[in-house]
Amino acid sequence: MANRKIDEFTAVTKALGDPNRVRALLALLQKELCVCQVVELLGLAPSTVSKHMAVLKQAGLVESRKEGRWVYYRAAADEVPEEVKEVLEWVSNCCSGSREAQEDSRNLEGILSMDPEQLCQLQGNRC
Amino acid sequence: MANRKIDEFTAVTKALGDPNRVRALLALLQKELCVCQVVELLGLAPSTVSKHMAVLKQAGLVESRKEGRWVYYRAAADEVPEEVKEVLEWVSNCCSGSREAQEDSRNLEGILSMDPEQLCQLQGNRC
DNA sequence: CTTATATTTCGCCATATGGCGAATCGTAAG
DNA sequence: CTTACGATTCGCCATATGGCGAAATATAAG
Repeated sequence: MANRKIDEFTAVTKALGDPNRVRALLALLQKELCVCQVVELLGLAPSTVSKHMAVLKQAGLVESRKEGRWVYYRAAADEVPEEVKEVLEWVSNCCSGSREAQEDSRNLEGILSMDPEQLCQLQGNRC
Repeated sequence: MANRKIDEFTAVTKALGDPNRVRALLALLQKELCVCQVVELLGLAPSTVSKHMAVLKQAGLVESRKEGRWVYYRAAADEVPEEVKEVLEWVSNCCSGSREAQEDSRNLEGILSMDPEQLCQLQGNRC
């Protein structure tokens, strides 16, 4: 990210400026997740989560992969500028020890224990 | 900043989410400045700059020092958590090479060449 | 004590942001 | 082709944010 325009830098910091996006990112650093799983984790509407994912992706912090009807997101890792990796590490170092992040990690285990299809059913056809 | 609550983390990232605040911070990393000088650099109203300084200070990124009627701000440095220093270094590494930052640096030289008192006069008694 | 002045606070406005539900899109399955 | 469904886009609302000028604060100077 060195030598970038300030606006590009603030695109990243803005993306990291929302607690729910940080929570999502911390989860995505642990595991690749589909939107439904993030919805379950954050307790937000699918449309809201989708928007958050778009912001994180626009900032270059996450990547996505489409598989059938599902879209999987993960923290940026492949062929990514060194600076992005450093940012992700920074976020992780700063937040992964927090109470909220630890609780999210615990919830994430439960979410991962069922398959996405089953999960989406439980969400009352919200997505 | 390790193990902080996510809200404390986003206080920092939010503070870094505005281009004018980043520009101010980059200047403050180079030199301690009074509000009038930042006003001159950014071309914003004194009240606006004052608010920006408050946000940066709240986030722990800058410190201030009062000297008579003047308030001087500088990038946090003394007895500051290691993590804050790393953030400041990150901002500097990311942005100080940008065109905007370089232009600001050039303008800053001119601003520093006159004394603050003189500068405030030129600002048409706006502050 | 009064005046001048650097900064901050306050009140206001315009725009941005985060949230939701409804509608749309894209793809798998009947 | 039609249906089902996960994800996204759209339209809307409430709140947050960044901007300014005016008023208030605090301190130096007369």
